[in-house]
Amino acid sequence: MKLPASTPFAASIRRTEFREKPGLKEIPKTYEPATIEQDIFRKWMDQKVYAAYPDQREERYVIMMPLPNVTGALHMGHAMDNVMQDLLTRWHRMMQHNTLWMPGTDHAGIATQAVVEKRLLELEGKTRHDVGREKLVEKIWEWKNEYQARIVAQQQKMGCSCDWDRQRFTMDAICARAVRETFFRLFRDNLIFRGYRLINWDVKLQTSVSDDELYYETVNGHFWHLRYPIVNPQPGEPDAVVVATTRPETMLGDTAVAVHPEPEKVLREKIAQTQERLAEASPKDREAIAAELERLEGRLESHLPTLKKLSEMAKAGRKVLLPLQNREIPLICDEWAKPELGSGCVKITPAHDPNDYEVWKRHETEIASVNILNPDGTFNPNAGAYAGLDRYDVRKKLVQDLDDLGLLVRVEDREVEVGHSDRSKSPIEPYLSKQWFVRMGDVPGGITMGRGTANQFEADGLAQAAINAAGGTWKTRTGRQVTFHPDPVRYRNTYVNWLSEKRDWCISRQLWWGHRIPIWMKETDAAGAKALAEQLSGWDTGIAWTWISDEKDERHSLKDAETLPPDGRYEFQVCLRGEELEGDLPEKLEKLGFAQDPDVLDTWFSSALWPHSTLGWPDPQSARVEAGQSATAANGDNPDTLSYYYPGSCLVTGRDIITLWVARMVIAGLYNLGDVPFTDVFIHATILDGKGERMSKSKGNGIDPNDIIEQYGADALRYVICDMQTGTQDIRLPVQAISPYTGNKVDLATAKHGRTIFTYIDPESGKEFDVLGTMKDIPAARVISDRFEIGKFFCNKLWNAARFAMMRLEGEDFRPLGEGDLALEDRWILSRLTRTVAEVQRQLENYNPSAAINAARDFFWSEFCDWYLELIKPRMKDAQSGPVARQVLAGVMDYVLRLFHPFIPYITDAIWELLNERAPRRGIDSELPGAALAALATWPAARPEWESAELESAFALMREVVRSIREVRNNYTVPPGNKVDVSVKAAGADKELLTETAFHIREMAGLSAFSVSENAQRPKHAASQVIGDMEVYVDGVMDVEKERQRIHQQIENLAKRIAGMAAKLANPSFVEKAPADIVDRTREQLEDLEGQQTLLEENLRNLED
RNA sequence: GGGCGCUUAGCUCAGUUGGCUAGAGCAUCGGCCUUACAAGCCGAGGGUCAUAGGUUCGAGUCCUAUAGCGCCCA
Repeated sequence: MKLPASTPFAASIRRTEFREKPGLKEIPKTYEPATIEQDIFRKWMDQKVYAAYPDQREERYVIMMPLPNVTGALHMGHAMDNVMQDLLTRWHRMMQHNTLWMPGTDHAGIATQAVVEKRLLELEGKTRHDVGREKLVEKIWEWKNEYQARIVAQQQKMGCSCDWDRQRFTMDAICARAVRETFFRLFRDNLIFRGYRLINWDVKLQTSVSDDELYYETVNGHFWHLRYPIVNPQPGEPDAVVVATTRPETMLGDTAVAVHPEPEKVLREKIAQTQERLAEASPKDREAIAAELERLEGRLESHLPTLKKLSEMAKAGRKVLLPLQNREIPLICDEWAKPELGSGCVKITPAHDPNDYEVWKRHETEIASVNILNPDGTFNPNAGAYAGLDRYDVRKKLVQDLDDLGLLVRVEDREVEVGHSDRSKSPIEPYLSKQWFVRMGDVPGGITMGRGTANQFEADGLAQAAINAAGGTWKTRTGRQVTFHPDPVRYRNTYVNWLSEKRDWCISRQLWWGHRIPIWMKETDAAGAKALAEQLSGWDTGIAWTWISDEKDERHSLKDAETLPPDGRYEFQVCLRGEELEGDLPEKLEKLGFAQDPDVLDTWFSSALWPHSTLGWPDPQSARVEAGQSATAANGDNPDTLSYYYPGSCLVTGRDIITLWVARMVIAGLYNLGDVPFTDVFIHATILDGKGERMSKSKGNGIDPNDIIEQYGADALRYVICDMQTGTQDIRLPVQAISPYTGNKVDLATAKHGRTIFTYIDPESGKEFDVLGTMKDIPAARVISDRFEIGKFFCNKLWNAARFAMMRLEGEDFRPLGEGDLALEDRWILSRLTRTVAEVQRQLENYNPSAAINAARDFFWSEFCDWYLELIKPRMKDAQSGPVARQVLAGVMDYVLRLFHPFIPYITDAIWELLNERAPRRGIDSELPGAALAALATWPAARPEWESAELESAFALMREVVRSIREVRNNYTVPPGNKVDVSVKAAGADKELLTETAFHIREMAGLSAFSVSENAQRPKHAASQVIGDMEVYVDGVMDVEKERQRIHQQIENLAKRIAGMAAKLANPSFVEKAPADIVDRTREQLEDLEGQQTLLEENLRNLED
């Protein structure tokens, strides 16, 4: 791994200021991330803090990075994903678990090929066919290399501590071998098959695209009503049927017209349902439903008689004449035809419509299926006179021709949902073609999962196995199952619902970029099949597995070749196990007339294997890794990576990927290894922009993490990301563009758009800028978010607390401190510290980074900085109490840095280095283990013996008194330099606590005198405050009128609460039914408040004297 | 069309099994350049918890409906 050279600027500051122990007053007053980040990162790299090797440790933690694809650079969503993973990784690494975070990138088949093809066309005006397969793949590799480097650089800037020596790419040899092996096994087990399916055809890219790669757009279209004549109509029969379609050109491929078998029953049912709805409808909806009812009832007369007739005719096997094609096609009965809609009849085009395809499957013996489309979107010879024309030209001409023939009944305007390919943005065509599938459904007799492993088990089918593995009672043989976090129910449902459909997974893609399908095929007749089977019969089935597929996609083994029906056509499918095994077999196959399938596999096929392919599956001993990478094989006593790191621990991802990827990884892991790839799935929030739209670079509302790092620092980025990850809630992150004209921030949620949706008008200059940076003539603007200031502020605070400490620590030594050595405030901060450590741990375990970082923040800022540091200032200069204070200071800093390290690693490691110089030995009661880097330090453990509830309440009281004095000071605008006298009237425990902390109260509230006694009297010119049953008198600041108003206001507030509580207690059912402790507490409170009220009223009276 | 989720202060979000005066950060207002920090310190103001019903002694929290928004699936 090569790192860019450190900048001269950064280097100069560091070397002189931090390395050579300068007078530490020279630590900059503000934290400058740019001056330390590269240096710290280099240290992590040099010391390989990230590197994972199998060893003898039982505790291990494995995260497989959701591989970003190499289509483009990373955005904020990836930043969230990566920061969460680094947080978990660093946390577990500090807990001394053997921790592996496996990084890598995905080849992303269609997406990457599409961007490269697009660029090829834009820059050179060429298509992929012009340059050829080899050349195009070469260009894609260039693209991949460029973007992979960019992605890695981005991740490293964020501070990602993944194992950079194990970085993978889904087309690396190690992954390719796993792909070939998995394909072979699935094929052999008859879980991969080839069949006709209606797929989504991208005419522009000439490939199938999956349902996941579609988006729908509403366009203004038409509804064409076409008339098909009945063949030989008998008297009393209609002479034609009318069908309606939004895609009239598909009629050339019609093979039937359907009518419902029982139109009357359905229509009457619909009417009954509508009557019911009308009865329950709100007044607003009533009118529309009544109209609908009227329409349906009208159809009983207008349509039903004809439909009944047609239904009879269909049952009698009558036909209609398909216009233009002059082909007789059957009238059939099928429930897909809706008697309540349109004419009640529907045309059936099995090869080009998903619903019609289903109809065809039900009537396969009665009707045919005709494909009229060429892969490029023109029509094929089956379209008769229209062959060779583009699909949209066919539509125009055909509509005209039908109109000329008088067969166009009418045309309606209608909004149509048209599916588009996400990759080429062009309308997709449903298209019947032969594709490869993974069988997801249940298989009679079941299937074997993890064959040959210790975890082998039987399942009904692939999808069912993955359903069982998530959160039910079933567990794998190692006792594992998959659970979702932080909400275990919600996303498990998403996962299970999707898998429950058990839809076969289409894995072939008509692309050139990806893993080639390892199948060689040849078609032949029965005699040829017999001969071919003989020639293949001696082949090693462990390397080459053959299925013979007949016209109905039924499979036969080589042995059955003898008995194949003689008049069929047969397709031989030979799968070769893997490049390193197959030798000259491909050549032999080609000599026999076989050709390899030109298609490649769906990207998700290789991604599904990611959690085990990267570890060397199927054989880590012989797995080939790229140059310079860590080996996967066993080493001495230490096991290989696969047996040590599989199954892994946690998958961190966004919810959009649950079905696409998580489910498939579980399936692949169970099938190949008999165990789940991870036990936890952490679903983090999706980041939205200020308008609530999902953030993405391509939308122009995306933020480049690098821009944030430049502006605010990597830790600020990470801090805010952790702070945002609160639960399952999506997060709005309002974004601003930096105007290229003024340099000011422009809020994109409110700014006006320019000529396109990617350009905005700068409100100050009135000029247009571009947030995508792709418009040639319009200046580009960087997109940032000032939300990240929070992180910057925090880092600065941490930096300055460290600065405070460093200015005072110098060669501190360690000696074990007992309770008697510690000052009150020392014991207090340690109590708070141990509670915080426990809380951070708890929240991290709960997958709640926001709660974790805020617990740490509140401790650090509101307790350690605001109180503890202030309290020990006087001791710092004191020869007697100074050393203990400094030792505790260094010890607590040590904890704080370690506690924050997984969240904000750069600054904590930078300060850690300073602390190592100033206080190399540190600890409270025992010496803490040292570490050269915070990244390698031990995660803080809670020390329950440090907890003291009494001390904490003493401090709470003390802080309350200080706060009330400050409030008075502020109220009467007493300048901070002016000291005031305070006396407190308090008794019992309160009096003791205040006496004990009197010194602190004087310091923190700026007092010249402070006294506590049971019978303190309010001095004549003192303002008073009531806290519980204590009274605080601040002398010499009072303004009678102001004080009167203030007390009056307080009495009023109190009166409201007292009234509320008294009413509660006066309610007999509250006293009877509410739990006793609630009632008691309410009573006590009421007494307390009434006491306060009495005191305030007294004070008010005294004022008037 | 089906499913899931969201709506709490000007903004972004917390708010555990229903029970102290609904919290935080940012923003706002007032006062402070106090030798760690003005990216800071000390105070203050600001909420009919989307709306309407219901259950309950008690609802931000549970139930039903409505409105608006988002996501997934068809």
